[in-house]
Amino acid sequence: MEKSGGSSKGLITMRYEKGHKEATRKRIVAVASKRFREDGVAAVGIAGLMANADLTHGGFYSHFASKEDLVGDAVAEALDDTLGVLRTEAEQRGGLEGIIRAYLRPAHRDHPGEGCAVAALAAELARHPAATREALSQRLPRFVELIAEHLPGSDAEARRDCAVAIFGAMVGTLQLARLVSDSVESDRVLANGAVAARALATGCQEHFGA
Amino acid sequence: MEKSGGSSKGLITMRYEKGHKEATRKRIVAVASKRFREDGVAAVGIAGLMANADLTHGGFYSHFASKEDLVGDAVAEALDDTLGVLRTEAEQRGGLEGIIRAYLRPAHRDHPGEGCAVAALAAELARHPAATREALSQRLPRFVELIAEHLPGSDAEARRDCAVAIFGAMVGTLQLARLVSDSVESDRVLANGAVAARALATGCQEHFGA
DNA sequence: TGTACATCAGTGAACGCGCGTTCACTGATGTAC
DNA sequence: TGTACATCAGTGAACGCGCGTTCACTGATGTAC
Repeated sequence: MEKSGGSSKGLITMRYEKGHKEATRKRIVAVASKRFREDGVAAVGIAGLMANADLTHGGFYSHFASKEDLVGDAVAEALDDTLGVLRTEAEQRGGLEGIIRAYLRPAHRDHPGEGCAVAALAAELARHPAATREALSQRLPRFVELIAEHLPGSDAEARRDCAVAIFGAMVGTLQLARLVSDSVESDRVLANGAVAARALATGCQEHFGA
Repeated sequence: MEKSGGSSKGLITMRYEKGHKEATRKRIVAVASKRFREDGVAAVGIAGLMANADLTHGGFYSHFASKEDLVGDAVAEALDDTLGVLRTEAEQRGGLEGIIRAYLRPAHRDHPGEGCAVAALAAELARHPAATREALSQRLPRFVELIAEHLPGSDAEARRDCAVAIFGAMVGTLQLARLVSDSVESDRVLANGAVAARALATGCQEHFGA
């Protein structure tokens, strides 16, 4: 993939090489995905977003039909990223324990832009159109399944129910930790959430079994 | 407190009776408290808010220094209301069980405007100025204490830690329930959250004790 | 008793601003002849 | 080889709109003389 040079075949010195537009689109989505999680969807404007991607705002609508259209894509990417991270943590570290530590670690609290979109945007997305929420609706079960896979016991339904509760507990705990300004206290909120998640996992069949 | 009549002493036929302005202010705060929880702070404008309170927008700044000023008051009122409701539920019904049922009931999920401001606004408020978050910071410990009061065991610190985890679990569960569009599934999310909260309460000393 | 004035909650026009969105344009390309 | 043209990602001025905020004003009151 030469950057510049001769003009044989014309592809190398093309102003926009093949796949350029798709790459630009992905760059916009990546920037949006981060900024929406950091500042909320409503607080992020198209012009600023495009500037973050080293573009001017006018070109936005050759990539997306509307801001709402971008929101769906950005949320989808954010959730897929988080799912990937959690899956990796579960595989490389100790199963559910890896997920819990990754989700409730102080770095996740401190960098919402790289973190879980559910914790960052749940309440706001609940007020967006159904078409936008679809990106989230499709992926919520994957979070639940990922957790359920690593729960003990033979009753799959109990594992699923327990996984929902654990995920809810982690989401709420992370949000509480972000609201507490004192860092020592906030760390403790995270630690308590982790203890709770482990306790729920251990008692999965006992509490959620039929 | 006559509404109209003679003019002896002049107070009765005053255009604005004593306490009128304070009553108007309270009306604005009450409307804001509800609408912020329903639609988010960013999505609610001053003009619409004042119209909801049967006023025109111009008078807003004789009551509040800024929109941000109102946000603090509205959040404080919302939290105090919710604290009062949960306290009553705990006293009149069965302690923690009353709190869990009140917090995770479908009506709470379906009417965020009358519900917990933490669940409705946590992520958004985390991005507001520290002065605004102060209203929330002061009240979070009261939620924790209220729950801790109704937990079993002699270790007060364990009860506090457990209460934080239970509150986080309830907040996150309510938000997940609001994201799930299918009502049967959403009801199940709430039920699972309640099971989890009870399980955490029962194992309070075991899991959070020193 | 009657007139002039201070008070003050609420009104509504107006302010600058940033939003999402549109559109005529730019300029570097490959293709046609 | 040289000229004319189509393509198209990205540009930037402009659109109407609603935002938070300001301010001169209204009108009903109580008070002063």
